[in-house]
Amino acid sequence: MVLLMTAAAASQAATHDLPRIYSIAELAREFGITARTIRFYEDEGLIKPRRQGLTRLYSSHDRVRLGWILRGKRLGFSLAEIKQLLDLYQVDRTGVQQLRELLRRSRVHIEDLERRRADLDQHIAEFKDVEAQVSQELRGRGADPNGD
Amino acid sequence: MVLLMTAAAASQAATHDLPRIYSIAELAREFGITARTIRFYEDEGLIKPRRQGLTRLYSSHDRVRLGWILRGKRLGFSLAEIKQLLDLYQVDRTGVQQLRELLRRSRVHIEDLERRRADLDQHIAEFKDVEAQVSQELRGRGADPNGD
DNA sequence: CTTTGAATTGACGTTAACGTAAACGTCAAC
DNA sequence: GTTGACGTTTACGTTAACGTCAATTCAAAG
Repeated sequence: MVLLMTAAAASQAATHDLPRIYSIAELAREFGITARTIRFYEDEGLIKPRRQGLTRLYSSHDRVRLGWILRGKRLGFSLAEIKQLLDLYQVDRTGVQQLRELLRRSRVHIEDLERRRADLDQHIAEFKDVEAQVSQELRGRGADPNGD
Repeated sequence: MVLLMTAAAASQAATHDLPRIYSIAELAREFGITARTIRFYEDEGLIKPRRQGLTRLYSSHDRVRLGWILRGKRLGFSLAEIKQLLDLYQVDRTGVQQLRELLRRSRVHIEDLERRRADLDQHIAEFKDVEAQVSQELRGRGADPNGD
């Protein structure tokens, strides 16, 4: 029976995914980033994995969090903004005032996101327009737009 | 009768908006950026306004282009990517091969944009969830979520 | 004619988000 | 016992996207 194993060994041990532990390299591979990046996010206070000595051990919660961070990045948010948003989730929710504040900030953020969505939809519409026009032009020349 | 005027003077002259000319400061104000930024975009080949001597004169076409650039930025694209997308619109459309290539790239880009939209929708959904839960919690405590 | 104010071109500074390299520890395998 | 894969820290390098400042030019106003 194994009591202590390397992160790499642990990652092989359990196929079910609930109380899983991930090594830094594993997460890096999965998300297509480098270990350096993950450590950098930790320096910036975006994640704090458990430690076994010096070695970082990531829980599935950490993994979800990392995925969330990267999605934020794809949406164009800075790490500082992402940190604020993550902190938003984890503030003290005991007092009514805190709850109101959380609600307010959530709404503000939702508005921001919806503005972005409007921008994005407009962008998409324009490119679809280009697509349609070019397809039309190709058909007009007797060429199949979907041919090679 | 005025034959030559400064950009500032020209911007005051015509209230109708079709063949309008804009100064760099005017565009900067309108879009909430600095003149430095606009000149930087020019250095990067994103816009090239007319010149009257050394002074830059922006057409309404330039203005639209600038707006497009900034929307791209809000969506998280780098200037290099934005440049490529702008160039996409302006390639040679005479040959069938060029048209096919344009069509292909447009479609690729549209797919990218739609992936972003999926990310964004997921983000929005999560925050709406937070909003709903917090509202619920507030109501549970006998507080009005929309009160102050 | 002098001042003012908006425009210009360099040139260097800055911040964010990592990359890269050095120097080291640790464990399993050969 | 050394090799190799993986982990660590420390520290300096890099790129993108501007900011900032200095030195000029140039037209309009007083």
